[in-house]
Amino acid sequence: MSNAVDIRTLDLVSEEPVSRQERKQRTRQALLDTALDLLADRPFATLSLREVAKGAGLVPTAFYRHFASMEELGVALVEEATRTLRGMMRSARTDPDTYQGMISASVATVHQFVRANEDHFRFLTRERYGGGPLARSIAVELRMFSGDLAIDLARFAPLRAWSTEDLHMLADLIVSAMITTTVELLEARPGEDPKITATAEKRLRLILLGIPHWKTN
Amino acid sequence: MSNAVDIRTLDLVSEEPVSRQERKQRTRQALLDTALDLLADRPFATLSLREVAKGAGLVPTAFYRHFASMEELGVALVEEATRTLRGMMRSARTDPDTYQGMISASVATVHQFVRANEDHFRFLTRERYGGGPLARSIAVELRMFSGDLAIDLARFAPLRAWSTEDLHMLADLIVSAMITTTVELLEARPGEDPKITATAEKRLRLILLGIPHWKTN
DNA sequence: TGTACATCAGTGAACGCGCGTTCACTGATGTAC
DNA sequence: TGTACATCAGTGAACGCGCGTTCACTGATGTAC
Repeated sequence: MSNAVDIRTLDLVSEEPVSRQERKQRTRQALLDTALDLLADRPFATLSLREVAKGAGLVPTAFYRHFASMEELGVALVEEATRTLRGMMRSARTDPDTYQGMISASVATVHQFVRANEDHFRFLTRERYGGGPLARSIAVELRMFSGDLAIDLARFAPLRAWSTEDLHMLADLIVSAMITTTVELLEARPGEDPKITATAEKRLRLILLGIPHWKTN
Repeated sequence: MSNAVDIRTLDLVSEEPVSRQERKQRTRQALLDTALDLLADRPFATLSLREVAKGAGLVPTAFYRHFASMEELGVALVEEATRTLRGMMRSARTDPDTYQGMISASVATVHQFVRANEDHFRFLTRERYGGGPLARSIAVELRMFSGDLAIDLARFAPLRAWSTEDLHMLADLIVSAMITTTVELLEARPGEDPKITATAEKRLRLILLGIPHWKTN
């Protein structure tokens, strides 16, 4: 976030009046953006308050005007990133009527959201298993995600007879496959996207192929 | 590793002669064990050389007699943990002849190995997405794991006609499901194991159900 | 077997550095009259 | 509209602490004769 300072400088120059409140909000966002930027290749636990403040163009002590601690900033980051995740969920809900339609639409949505919000998805997938309080709240969010998907799946005709438990199992499996795809996209070299999305579609197709043959009990 | 010092004290008292070489090896192992212990709830990047040395009953500078840096210790930990992983792979290879037999045997093997080596599996799943050089070497190991599985799968009659690419897709899907199970086991509260393994078996069963209906091309 | 020397795992003092946090402060923005 | 005071985001000095790393050392183990 080497441009955080520039943004604030521009503010001083700009014509429109900027309230103290708005300024504070922007500084807060600069802190969040800086942190997310630094997290590109390191776990959250290695970030220091001082480097985040510095990256946002602030003296260390000014950090406390916005967050009581780095952990509090971490919680704010989880909220920001999960907002993106929920946005993706909402987008993916435009219910097509065929399996194949649903599969390619879902994979396309994941692809689009991951590419447009790499920082958020990298943060989520990295901290999910990182231990600590962030991991726990991300896990809760993913479980909600999976639960919502289970509810959506229940509306499909071939799944009407399935038990809640089995629907959750299926939803978890799909979410796992999508997370694998997300990580593959984040680690991809340029140009590999088509191959990754094609594999992602195959994985989903294979999972869904088993559905008609599942023995409900 | 509060008992690392005790072990060394016992050595001094024990009857059998202990060579300098053997002593060094034990101290090295104490450093690895201490690190693994400290990693129970934190990422590797937050470990300090000083606390690992202290935990092993050593003065900080003695650390350098065994590893040139913390990163080198990390590499040794990856090697140790992946040795466990390969052991699991080998165990899981006792080829039963039915799908159901294969499924329950595989899940039982994973369950057994995870429970017997929680530290190793927690380390691997946590650092896999943690960024940095450890993540990369763990990723390589998992890809090897998945590749071996693809080769094993190719021997199954219903999969003989599958393309290499599709076999890899299937193997990745199975490995993903197993990793999900591993993480669930590591996060489980006491007594939840049967539920987790039952779900794991269902997931595998659903995946395999689709196989006969896959359109090879 | 006994002696003299070499090896080397572990010691302890010292270093400069970045850390989180405290505190009194500054000066622009906001508000009351 | 103009003045006097309040608010508060950001400053800068200072603190004690744990960090990685250096260096010269010690003394038990190992080796050569």
